[in-house]
Amino acid sequence: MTDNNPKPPPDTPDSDDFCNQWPFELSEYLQFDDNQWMQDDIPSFSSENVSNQVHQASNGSYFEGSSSRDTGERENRQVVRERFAFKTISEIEVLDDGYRWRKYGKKMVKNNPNPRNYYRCSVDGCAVKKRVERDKDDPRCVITTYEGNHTHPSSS
DNA sequence: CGGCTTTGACCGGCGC
DNA sequence: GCGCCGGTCAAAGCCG
Repeated sequence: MTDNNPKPPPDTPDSDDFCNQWPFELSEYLQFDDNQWMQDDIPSFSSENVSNQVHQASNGSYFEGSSSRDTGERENRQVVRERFAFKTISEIEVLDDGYRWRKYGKKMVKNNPNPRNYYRCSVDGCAVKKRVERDKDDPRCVITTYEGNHTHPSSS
């Protein structure tokens, strides 16, 4: 971190900054409603019309506080997890965003002929998780879902 | 040699 | 109570 290393991850909810740092083309932003993304709500959603127009991705921050049970939890760790989902046009799923990711699982979800890959930050102490999945309607698009925020400088 | 990838199996939660 | 689904971990193998 010899300088203000550009952190593309959702560490900064600033859409302007985020878009500026993101070296990829965001085709559409996904809004997760409880557990589903309302991409159908996007009227201008056209596979062919998706130019290099960058939309602001939706980021949700919620407090994950574990209620102190009778077990005697001396500390209720309130972890602020940030969820970040967006669709990107890329032939490669593993987009090098400056961090190292270690694949820890692959699963084939229904409603999607493509498998879903689970990545995790290789840095110890960083509990950031990443979920990569191909769009079933647009195999050329990749849906990337970030969960958590890095607590360490980019390795790149 | 170290680190990472891969596949399968396991587990928990939820729904019916 | 059972089935389904998603998510995670582990061991082995491979590559650089």
